[in-house]
Amino acid sequence: MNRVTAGEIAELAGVSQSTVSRALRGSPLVNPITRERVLRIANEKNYKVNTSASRLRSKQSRTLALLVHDDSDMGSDINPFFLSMIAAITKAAAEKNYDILLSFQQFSDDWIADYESSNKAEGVVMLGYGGYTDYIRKIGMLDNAHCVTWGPVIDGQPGHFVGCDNVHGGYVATQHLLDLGHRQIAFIGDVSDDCPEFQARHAGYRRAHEEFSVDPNPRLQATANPSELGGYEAAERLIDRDVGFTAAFCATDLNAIGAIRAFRNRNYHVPADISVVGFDDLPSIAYATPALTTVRQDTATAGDVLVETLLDLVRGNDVVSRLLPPELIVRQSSRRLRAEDAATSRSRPRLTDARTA
Amino acid sequence: MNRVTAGEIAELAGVSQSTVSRALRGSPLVNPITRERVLRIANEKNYKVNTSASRLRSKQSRTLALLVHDDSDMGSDINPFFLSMIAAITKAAAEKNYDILLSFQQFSDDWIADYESSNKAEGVVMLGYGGYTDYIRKIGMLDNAHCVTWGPVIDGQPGHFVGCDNVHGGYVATQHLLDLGHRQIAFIGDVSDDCPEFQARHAGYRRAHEEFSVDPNPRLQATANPSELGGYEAAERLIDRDVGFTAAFCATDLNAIGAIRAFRNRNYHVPADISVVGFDDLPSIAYATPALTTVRQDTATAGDVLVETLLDLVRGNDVVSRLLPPELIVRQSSRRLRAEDAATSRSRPRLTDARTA
DNA sequence: ATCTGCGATGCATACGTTTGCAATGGATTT
DNA sequence: AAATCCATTGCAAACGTATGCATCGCAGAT
Repeated sequence: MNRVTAGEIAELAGVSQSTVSRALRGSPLVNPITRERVLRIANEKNYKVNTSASRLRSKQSRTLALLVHDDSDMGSDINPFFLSMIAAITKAAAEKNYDILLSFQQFSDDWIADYESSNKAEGVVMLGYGGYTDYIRKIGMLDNAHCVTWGPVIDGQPGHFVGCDNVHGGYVATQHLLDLGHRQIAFIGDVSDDCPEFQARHAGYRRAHEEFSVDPNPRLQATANPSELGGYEAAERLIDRDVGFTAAFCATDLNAIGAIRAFRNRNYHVPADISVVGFDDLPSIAYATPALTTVRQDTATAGDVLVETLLDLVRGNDVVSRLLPPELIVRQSSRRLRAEDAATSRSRPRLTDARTA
Repeated sequence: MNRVTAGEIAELAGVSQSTVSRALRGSPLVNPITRERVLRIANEKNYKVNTSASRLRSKQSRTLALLVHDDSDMGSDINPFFLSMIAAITKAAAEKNYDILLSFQQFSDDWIADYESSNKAEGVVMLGYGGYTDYIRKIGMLDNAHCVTWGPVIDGQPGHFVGCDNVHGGYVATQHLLDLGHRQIAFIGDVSDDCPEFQARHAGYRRAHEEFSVDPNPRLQATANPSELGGYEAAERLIDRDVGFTAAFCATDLNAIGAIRAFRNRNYHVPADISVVGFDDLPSIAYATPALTTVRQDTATAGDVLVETLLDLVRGNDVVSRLLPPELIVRQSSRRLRAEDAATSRSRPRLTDARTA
């Protein structure tokens, strides 16, 4: 396609190829007038630096790899939250003149090393591996590799991570519900060791309770995998336990959507009977019915920080894992507890639907 | 990172660097026994071909660029359908040993040429430019460039396109509703010239009507931009027009979700009062309430065909634009028209909710 | 025994850039 | 006037691979 080389531009400009290279890269060594001429001619001839040659010589690829965990085998869809993250990371990289090499894969030990040693990329951002503790250990062993993972930040954990401050997120969500007068607040989400992120959100849930001197009822905790279906089933179990509750904090927006559907099926209205708070702020969640109160993870800054951190790592700087503060977004799915409900400490179906009468 | 070169492997194996190169690329020129030895040693030493050098010499990048239209400036979210497409394209490329370079950008005339002339990528897949007729013209002018766009396939249109057979999709969706006995079927979606894809879906809608010898009421067509909100507003307008209808075909799943919300607000139940069919089969749409009947675009084969077509183009083969057949997925949002509704030719709110009484 | 052919390998070059070093010339200093 | 310096430029050597061509040895043909 592009047959024109720096040498040809040099000839046209009456300088050496070295000068052309320097002019294009903005070296202070070249005279402004010369630079001007070179740039003009290069532009006229539609010259583009051959990146292969450039990379070979400079040993820099100006490229980052983005590895997105692919669990499509497991039937679960790719979380739509990821699209937002992928876009944010790509844009953040573009701002720093880095390209993004995208890959959907299962984690493999040498994938990261491969990408670096083949000079395809200078580093790797990993997405969607938050729940995989065993993989995290492997990552930790790759100290020499340049790799930053979006996921849970755990003290003393090897490797480099950037993640949402899930404890704080769980805290503000629960605090919000407590502020509204709720005292029986369910928690829907997986708190097993496999999911440190959700454990953290649950920790925030407990911290808020402590601060309000409320003992959370352990029977109000329902395990759910992060999907919509998981939320639906957990909510059903919760209702079946027949422990009263007036609010639910869900570890995921999808969980929340599922839970709301289950509540509605059992004739509990949200937020009239049960207040619900989610987590993630999925793109279209504001248009759900009712619009979901949730905890937003700001993907734009997340992308910035991930790229920034990775580039620091590449440059050989010291890097610390970082937590990003999430933000509570109050919408229509949470509301102040009504007096009568507070009195009975119990939410009951409001039989307002004729079909149930 | 990777200091070991083909030359060093050669030395260890007691052969020349040429032989190492040939052995690794599976050339028939090298003796199987030698190849074996070279491969073993290369593996031991964790040798990886330096792609920069390889690309420079061979003039092939084994990389495709994926340009996703970024309209985040316009406030609209990136369609979640795209995530599925991005994943599909990336996987399809990976199967053919191609890497994907991802970019979210506004369209720019020279972006494509840039990527090729800089040897960053051998071709470009474009996503999300379906609605941009003016850009399509520009693309057409880039005959020399290797570029395939996911979008509307229009007869005689310059450039190379792969898209869903929207006419057929609109047809099967509408046929399904007609089969169920519906005769007043609304169409929600943008039929302006800006959106050839939605025009095509509308054309399928009309063709189905013709086949059933039904005249579609033009007042049952409501323009909506592709978002959830667009569907909501269009549905409201539709109801306000006070023309009876018992079903709605929405140009987009998001439109459908919005429309269902609007219907529910006005106390029309889906599917009891109004059947709704969407388009796209978004990942989580099966879990909506009610589960949406929709037209699925199979992203996996779409990705395959896009990559296949682009690689054909790169190889210099003749390429034709291709249409992919969509598939009707029947779920809970569509149902057979009840006799009384058919009689009145009119859907009325069923006042089953006590609060509205 | 000489020749031909072929399978297997090595030699050497080119891909287009970046960059350390040397060179040039004019200006400033001593 | 000689010496020094600085700004600007050119020279030439890499970077690590792929590949056309030459080479070599051996088997089969004549």
